[in-house]
This record gives sequence, structure tokens and C-alpha cells, in this order.
Amino acid sequence: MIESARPPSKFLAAIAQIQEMIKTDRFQSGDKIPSERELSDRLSIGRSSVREALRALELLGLIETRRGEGTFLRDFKDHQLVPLIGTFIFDGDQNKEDVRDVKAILELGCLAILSRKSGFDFNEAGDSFQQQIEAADNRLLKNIWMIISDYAGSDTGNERLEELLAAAKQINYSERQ
Amino acid sequence: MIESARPPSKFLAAIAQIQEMIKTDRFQSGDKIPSERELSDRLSIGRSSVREALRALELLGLIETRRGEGTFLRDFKDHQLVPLIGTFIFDGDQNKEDVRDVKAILELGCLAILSRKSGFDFNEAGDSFQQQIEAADNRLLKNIWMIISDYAGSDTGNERLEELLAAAKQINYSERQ
DNA sequence: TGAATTGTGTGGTCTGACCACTCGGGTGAC
DNA sequence: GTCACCCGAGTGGTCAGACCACACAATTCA
Repeated sequence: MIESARPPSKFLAAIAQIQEMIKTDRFQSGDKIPSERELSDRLSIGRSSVREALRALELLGLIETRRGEGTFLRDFKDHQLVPLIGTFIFDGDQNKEDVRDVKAILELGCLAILSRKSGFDFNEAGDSFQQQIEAADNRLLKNIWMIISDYAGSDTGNERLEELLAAAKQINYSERQ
Repeated sequence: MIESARPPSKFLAAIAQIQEMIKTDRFQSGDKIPSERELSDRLSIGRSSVREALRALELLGLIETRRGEGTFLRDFKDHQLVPLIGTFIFDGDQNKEDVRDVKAILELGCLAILSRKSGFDFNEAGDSFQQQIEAADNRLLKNIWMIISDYAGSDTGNERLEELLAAAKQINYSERQ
């Protein structure tokens, strides 16, 4: 018997199953999810592995644990991943540039979407990008932007956006086809 | 005694101390770091807490664990954070329109970056976006784009990009400031 | 009625025990 | 000497059980 393909680690299995559970049981943001012990029972996975999975989810800001109370589903917003990863990732400048660029790209795209909507008036829009992202009404875009923004920190960095915008205006895309 | 300020969780303490240890001992990328049991001893923290800390670091792509061998420091560059987040960013019934839009936004941004680079010739670029993303030389952008592309499927969808591009050209961003 | 107490359930942590795996050193046959 | 084999030590992976600290609700009692 060759029989390769070692089963995936319990840890990963737990993440997947918890994710699945959240989806099928239609948990909403703020809802309490089953306790560690119950998850351990229901998934037939040791509590320590369940805990490791929950830690991962917490790190990603998807859940919040409160001692004595329980574990709760959370909105994407404030994940504390950033300060942690920041100390490692952001000592190289290259990555910081990357993050800022991607952030600017998303904002450029957001503006483009807003501009596409007939009748949208930029002067009406708030001055914080947060509001413009909301106005764009694209949840995926918003999610990604929020994550990236956290990484990028609260820099102003409008110059980068303008730079990209200027570059975009010079693209003659259809020419390439 | 008032004495508030509950001590930080062992889990976080472990992360900090491991991080510190890596720094002071000048571990290099690829080096083997002490075993879980030894860390548990040296830090006077239970192995389970040490493991949770290591999991977090692994999740961030900062270390790599190999069963039977040990735990190794890793080059932070390829952190698999993004693919992991990707599975969560999409909350299931995500509007397909949204996904396509974001994909187009990223591609628009990619073009803008390429266009910004003086001397870049679009005609030289390959016809697949894969190659253009590579040329943009922004790992974060590439990661996100690949995830999105997976979800968006292999649609053609150039019209959406052109649409956005046209919209972008009409933005007078600085006017807003 | 209102304050104090108790009970129950939760996350947080530690410990000891296995398992599965890798690697290197020894052992023996050739 | 050389090579294949085996075995033991070390490592991460997992589990079960035991406490602790805490939050909250029910209960008790003044």
C-alpha cells in the first residue's frame, strides 16, 4: 500500500469546520458561537486543537473571545492582526511600498466606481475615504480596503493615489487588444 | 490594593518573548529555533501556550514547522496570510458583480503601476494578465489578484475593466481636496 | 425590595501522556 | 571498507484531565 496523502492537520480541519458551521448555522456578527468544549465534542477534535483554530480566527479578527463569557463572531473591522504582523513585516521598505500601492489602487478603483454611477457628486461625498468606500457599495472592496488600510497605517498618502490616477489616465487599454 | 492591569495572556507573552529571542539570538532565515519543549522550559510557559504562540507566528508565515524535525525561521516575504484571509473575505453570497469589479480594479491598478514605470511598453507585455501582474512586481497585489481571480472564474470580462478605466479618466481627484 | 451568596458555564493555562515522523548512529552482512 | 538495515532519541501533533479566573444569573437572606 502506498497510501500517501496524510490527512490534513486537526488544526486546519477545525478551522474549516468551524467556518462551515458558522456558514450553515447562519451566525451573525456578534452572535455567540459554541463553547470550546462543545466544539471539541461536536467536531471530535481535542480542545487544544480547537483552541489553536480559534486562536487563528481570533488573530484574523474574525472572532472575539471573552473570558467567562464565550466566543463571539465579529465584524471584520478591528482585527488586531496588524500591530503584530507590523513589527515583523514592515521593517523592510519594499513591503510597505507594496501595501501603500495596493491601498491607492483600491481607492482609485473606488473613485472609478463612484464616477461610473451617473449622478454621483464627489463634492457630496465625505472627505474620509471610509465614507466613499461605503458609497461605492461593494462589500468585497470594502473588506479588502479595510484590511489593507490597517496595514498601511494612518498615513495620508494622497500623492500616491493622485500619481496612480494620473498614470491611469494615460493608459490606452483598448489599443493592446 | 487596587492593582488592576491584568497581566497579558501567556499566549501574547510567548509571542513577544519568542520574537525577542529571535532578535537577540540573531536567528537567520532558515535557522532552527528551539523546540516547543525547550521554549516551554526557558520561558516558563506551558507547552500549549507556546504552541498557540507558534501557531500564530506560523499563520503569519514567520516560522515553519516540520514534524519530526523542528521549527524554522522563515523568510517573511511569502507570507501566506493573504490566501488565508481570502477564504474569509468572501462571505458566501457575495455578489458576483462585486467580485468582478474588484478584479477589474486590481487590474486597472496594475496597469497604472506599469504605466507609471517609465519606459514600460504595453505592447511588450504578454497578453495574459498573469504576466502583467508579475511585471508590476508587487507581491501583495499579485496575491490578492490571484485570489479574486479564482473566485471570479475564468471570465473574459474586459469590458468591465475598460469601463472602469474610462470612468477613472474622468475623475478629477485633486478637485476634491 | 435590595444586597450578598452561590452555582454554573466559560475561556486560560498547565501537565502528562501518547502518536507519527525524521534523522543519525550503530550493527551486521557482504 | 561499504552498504543496507534497524533502532533510539528528539520533535511536532494531539488528546484528556485538571485547575484557575472570571462573568453572569439564580438563589438566599436581611
